Amino acid sequence: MFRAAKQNRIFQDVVDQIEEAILSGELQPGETLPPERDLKDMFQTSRGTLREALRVLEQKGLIEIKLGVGGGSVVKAAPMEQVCNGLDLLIRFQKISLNHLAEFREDVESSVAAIAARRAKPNDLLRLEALLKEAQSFRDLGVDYWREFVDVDKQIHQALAHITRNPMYIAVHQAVHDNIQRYYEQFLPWTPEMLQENYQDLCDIVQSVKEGEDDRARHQAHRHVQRFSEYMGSRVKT
Amino acid sequence: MFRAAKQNRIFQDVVDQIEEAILSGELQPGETLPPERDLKDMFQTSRGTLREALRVLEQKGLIEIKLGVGGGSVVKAAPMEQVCNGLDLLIRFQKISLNHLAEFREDVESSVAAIAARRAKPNDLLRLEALLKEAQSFRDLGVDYWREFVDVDKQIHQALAHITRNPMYIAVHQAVHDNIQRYYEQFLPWTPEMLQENYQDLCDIVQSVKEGEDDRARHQAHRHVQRFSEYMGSRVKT
DNA sequence: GCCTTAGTAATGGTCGAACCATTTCAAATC
DNA sequence: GATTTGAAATGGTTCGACCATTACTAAGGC
Repeated sequence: MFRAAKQNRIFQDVVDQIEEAILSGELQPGETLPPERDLKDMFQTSRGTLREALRVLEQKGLIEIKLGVGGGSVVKAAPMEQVCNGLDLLIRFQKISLNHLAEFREDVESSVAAIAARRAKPNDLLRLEALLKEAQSFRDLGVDYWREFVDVDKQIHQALAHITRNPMYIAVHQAVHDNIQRYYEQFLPWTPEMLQENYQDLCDIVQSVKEGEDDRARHQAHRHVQRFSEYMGSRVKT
Repeated sequence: MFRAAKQNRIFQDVVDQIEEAILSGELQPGETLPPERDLKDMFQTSRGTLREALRVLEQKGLIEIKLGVGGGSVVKAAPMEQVCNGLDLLIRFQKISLNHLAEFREDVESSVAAIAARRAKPNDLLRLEALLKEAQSFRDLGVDYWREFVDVDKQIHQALAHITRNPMYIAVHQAVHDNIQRYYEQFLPWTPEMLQENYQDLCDIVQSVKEGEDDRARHQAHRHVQRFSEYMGSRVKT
């Protein structure tokens, strides 16, 4: 299954081989690798070195290590969180400010909305309208339910990303959204007016998508996200 | 300096403590951590466990481990590459098609050009014009120098990304560009006409940036990238 | 017969001590 | 003064043992 390891840094060679096996599809997501004690024999290395390699793969988001009987290194579906983690680190390292992230998000959401308007199929529209109805009910319940409202809002944006059928947008959108939402929840004080405004925004966007008006959807999404940024603007340092 | 480690996964606790020390500025970039044999005592753990923690931090891009006397774990400046690595992994893992990537790139480059048009300073314009002059000379040298031309093209796009002063765009742009360029070099047969077309595109974009015409820059960049996609379109499967 | 419980084995997590490989630096030698 | 050589520091690797968690199974009690 694997050839013996070499190089100065043996664990790196092990990482490369397993990564290659995963990326090439030789190892399918969900599959479990042999136990450490067997792997160490296959690679003809020590358990410590092998474990360093597994640690790296785990950090890369390619495998998940589970304890106990039947545990082991399970190949994960998609290393999406790696991008999220990377962004998170950059933000905390203060290499990226919220304003930077918000600006980027404005463009991503705009593009997503525009593409969605061009590609939405009947099924997609049904899904969007169902989510819209949900949002409406949470809006009617008032600010006490702003968490639920925000969650639906997130689902609508996610749905739009999926309508593009472009994994690149889905992934980038999710990474940005997850990282920025954390701050929104922390700082934003919701008012009934904001709830109403945002609900109206979502209605407008969905309407434009329904009518295939890509440019209108683009501008509406841009304004929608920009509104969020402005809410935050007065509360967060540049 | 550090407190003793606990938790189920001790190495994770070590990772968290060191990461916290770095992100809080307690450990400055360039600083060298104590040798493994000392750290292991500080954390009251074994060297193997400590090394697993260092492997994770290294993979996260927070430290760099150097060999030999005076070596050790050096705190790195910025884990920017992590976002690139993450995207890179995602692209290879999810087998994102060239068309998906190209579509995404069209929007990124468009946004970058538009923002650059709004933010470019005199210094930036000088840099762009110098690069443009370089591109012109390689164009005049003919198709034998397409590699050099493509390299300048890349530098111009990178320069535009930097003009946005938004690290998000810089990182995403670089990740996308690196991944897509691999295909271009592999498939594209360059002709003098293409060289000329692309040079003209670049001139137009720079001109728009110079005049602060963000919308025009956006559309020109979009068409520029789209042209590449079309070149590829007849050669790569959807 | 079914549920609970205790035990057992598989598997990752940790430990400690030793040795190897690389690098730096200083002392010895020419 | 330049070169060589060797010692020490430091990360890289190995081995063997033991601990902790988990899933499964068999024993026991109702």
